[in-house]
Amino acid sequence: AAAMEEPAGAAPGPPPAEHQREGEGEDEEALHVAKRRKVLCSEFAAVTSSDAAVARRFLAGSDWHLERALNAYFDPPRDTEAAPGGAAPACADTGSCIDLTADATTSNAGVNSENSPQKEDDSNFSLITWNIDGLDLGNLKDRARGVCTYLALYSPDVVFLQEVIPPYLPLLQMKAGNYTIIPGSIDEYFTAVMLKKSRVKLLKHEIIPFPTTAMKRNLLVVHVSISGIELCLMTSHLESTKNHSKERIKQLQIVLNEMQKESETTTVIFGGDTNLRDSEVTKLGNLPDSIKDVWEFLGKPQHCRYTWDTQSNTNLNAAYKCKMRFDRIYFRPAAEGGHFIPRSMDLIGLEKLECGRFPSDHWGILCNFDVVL
Amino acid sequence: AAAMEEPAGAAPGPPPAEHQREGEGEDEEALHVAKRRKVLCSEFAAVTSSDAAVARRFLAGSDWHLERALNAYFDPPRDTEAAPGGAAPACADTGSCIDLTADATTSNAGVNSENSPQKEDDSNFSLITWNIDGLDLGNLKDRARGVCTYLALYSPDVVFLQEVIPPYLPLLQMKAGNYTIIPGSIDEYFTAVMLKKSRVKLLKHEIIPFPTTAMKRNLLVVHVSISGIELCLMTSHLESTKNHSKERIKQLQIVLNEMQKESETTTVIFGGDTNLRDSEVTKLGNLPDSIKDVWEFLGKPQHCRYTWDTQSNTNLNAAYKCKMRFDRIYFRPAAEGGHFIPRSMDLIGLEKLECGRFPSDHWGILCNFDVVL
DNA sequence: CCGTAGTGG
DNA sequence: CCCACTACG
Ligand SMILES: [Mg+2]
Ligand SMILES: [Mg+2]
Repeated sequence: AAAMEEPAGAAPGPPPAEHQREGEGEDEEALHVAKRRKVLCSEFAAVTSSDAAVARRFLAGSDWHLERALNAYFDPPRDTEAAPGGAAPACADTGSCIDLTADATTSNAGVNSENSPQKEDDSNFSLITWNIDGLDLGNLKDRARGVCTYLALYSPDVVFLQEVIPPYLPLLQMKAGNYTIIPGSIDEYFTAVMLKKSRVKLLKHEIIPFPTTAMKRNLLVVHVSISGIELCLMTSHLESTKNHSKERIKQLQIVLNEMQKESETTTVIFGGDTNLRDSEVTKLGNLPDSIKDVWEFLGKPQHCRYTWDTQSNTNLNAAYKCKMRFDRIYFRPAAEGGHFIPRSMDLIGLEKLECGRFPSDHWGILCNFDVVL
Repeated sequence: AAAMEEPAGAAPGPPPAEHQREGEGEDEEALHVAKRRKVLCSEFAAVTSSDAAVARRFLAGSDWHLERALNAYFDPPRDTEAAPGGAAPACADTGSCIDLTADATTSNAGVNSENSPQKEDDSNFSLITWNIDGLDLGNLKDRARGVCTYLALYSPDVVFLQEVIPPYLPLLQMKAGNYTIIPGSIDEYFTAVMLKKSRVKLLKHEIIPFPTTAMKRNLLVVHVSISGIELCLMTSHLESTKNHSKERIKQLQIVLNEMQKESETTTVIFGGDTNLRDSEVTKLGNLPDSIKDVWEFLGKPQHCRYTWDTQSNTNLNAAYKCKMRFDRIYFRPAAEGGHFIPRSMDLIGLEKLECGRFPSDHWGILCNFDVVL
């Protein structure tokens, strides 16, 4: 019943406006209902390409629940709950033949987000990285649709996903058909890079193994060009849990080495679920001078510090309270000077879905860069 | 059946002679039976203040089991196993009213160890530190008597114990009445310092809390004078297990700070179960210049490197194999120059008792210092 | 996917 | 009281 209503407590909704460098304080915590609704309207309008009046009508008719309003807008009314394509396959045991697309609404492929709050021009580059927790099969279809709603809302140029599972891919293809999807593997769970077809051109990609991973982790490297500028994109899901600190540090070292190995003429952007504790970065001798942690570069903005928070995010049903900055973005500027300069960072996925759960146990990170020629 | 017989495998018996600085090699592993028996005789004679003939008679009559021979010498023959003071209290549930003294043999209080292998004069200072594993109630009475036998055998000037439990104290008082006992606490399990009444004079003692311990650990500090020289003694049982590394390092820092805070005119000796891994000492920045790890100071003698060894010591019934140097002795010399200089270090408690178990899962450390005026 | 406790090897 | 694993809050 509390789904997608006015945010309560420490979990603010999608950022009403892009956060700039720190210094504006914590005022977002005190947003008034009216401003909040205006934001919801603009988000709705962005996804649906409708105007403010339509947005307000659907939202008001859905008790100002964004996801419910979007469903009402996109889903044709039906008589029953039966899926149009027949019953869903009944083989949930292995998880290998889960059909997340069953009972799907109309495809959002090609949805245009001209009215998105994102800047959408050659001077901006936007990136989302998100561990979407595909290993948790609970409400996964609903949660995946929630992820896709956020992708449509922000329409980032590039998306890094972690913990994708095979049945997630067709759903992404259906709901985010305007992206080229490059998975880092096909087994169990893996990362994926998504490139907005209209703007990002795939040049090549490679997979760097982590030789001693016990969790089948690797580094996915994708070379692209955007507005004629070459860019090297990397994502990974470094070895999980505190206990695997040593392996995780080894993997981080591989990532940093790979970032430094790239041609100096290319900007390199890594984003992913690093599972890092700051002490581990220290132990490795800190980041090399050429590589910056974008969150630190932006002045450690507190509103997007913790990307995993069992207090604000109830997906794990955790009786304990713990928050960590697991998800991080690193960038190594091209030597010739700033083609891409980090400008803002925000968390996404902060809204509970109608099913009562968040899209993932991790928040996503939305990061904007200035592109200067 | 194999109790206290000729030592087999990697667990040599009590050191036949004090080990000096490293360099004499591993020849003790190849001791012949005859030499071994001679050593047992001298040990027996030391504890019982008897001569070689008596020693040989009791030892031969006990299949050369030292503990059995000592029991035969000290225990008056009895008709039954019934305790002289009546049945032992029947309240084993809480562990709080265990009577370790029930069925005890005659008191060894005042046993004089003039013939001990230890040097016993003003130019020597001897110290034992030992985690006696009071938390393991299995055969605890037998094991505690075994500990007391070793104390009587070596008659050290000072003893540091860890994992003492309340019912252990009366047994110590009975079997080692020639020592003043200073416990570090009275609850659950704790450390204790024992001072040989005939030589060591207690000046004062204090207990330094570890503010964030989750295991009720603290630092017990005892100021004494010996042969007219002031000495500061410290013992502790630092936070256990690998997981509690961070807390353990904090505690070690407190110990080192306390050692350095003592008057420069005083020698400070710390001994205890540190649970340390070398990497943790490194992490803290290594020991300050003024404080030496006695084992390192003596040239890292391999025969007394590992004080906890699940292979040689079967008390834990461990299916795994692991050895660690948990028990350590630190000393900070008085600034005016060496009143006390570490001379030798040996392990004790290496013999299986008749009950088939060792006195503790830890070996004890016997350390001798030269006293120079 | 936190920290702690408990188990078995 | 090692490590790896599970269960629980
Ligand atoms: Mg996860
Ligand atoms: Mg112990």
